[in-house]
Amino acid sequence: MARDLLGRVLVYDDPGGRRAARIVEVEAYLGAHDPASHAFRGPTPRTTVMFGRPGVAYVYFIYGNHHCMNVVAHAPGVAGAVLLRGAEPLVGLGDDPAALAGPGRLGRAFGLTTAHTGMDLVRSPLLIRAGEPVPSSAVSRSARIGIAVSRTSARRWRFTVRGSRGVSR
DNA sequence: CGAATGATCCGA
DNA sequence: CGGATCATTCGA
Repeated sequence: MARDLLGRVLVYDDPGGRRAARIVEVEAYLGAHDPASHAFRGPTPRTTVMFGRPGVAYVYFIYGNHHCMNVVAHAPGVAGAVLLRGAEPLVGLGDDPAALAGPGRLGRAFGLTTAHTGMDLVRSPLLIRAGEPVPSSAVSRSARIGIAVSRTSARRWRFTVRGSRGVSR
């Protein structure tokens, strides 16, 4: 579940050193029943990864500028992924949470590209670790941002850590 | 093959 | 509020 990624730690070890950040904002995207999802119209070369094994990265390039990272996560037989939208810097990322507030900024800060798509987030230089769990009282739930469709009140699939400066605006 | 568009960000 | 900027996708 998307909400459970809050508080977990995204770590990336590469030749430049280690970078790590605490995840504070996520959004869930499904497949065939979610018009806002890249997987809505079935698998394509870009999105087949969303139909595959959970726990791997799906990084997409958008608006000619931005790389955004998802964690593939879904029940058997259906597509799904969780978009990482905001984080707080922990290691190697400076000390300004605004630099990680927003999926494009997060991707930029970690140096992510589409080449990271398919990486196993349990065993690879790019991974997600357990972190301090975020209590329900600190989690805020709302409608997803930046999408033109599927903005129904039944789909409030954006989860944020209340009060964190790593949350996008 | 051409055209439209997007899970965004920045600057004015 | 509009422009940047291009990979991906869809229609012809």
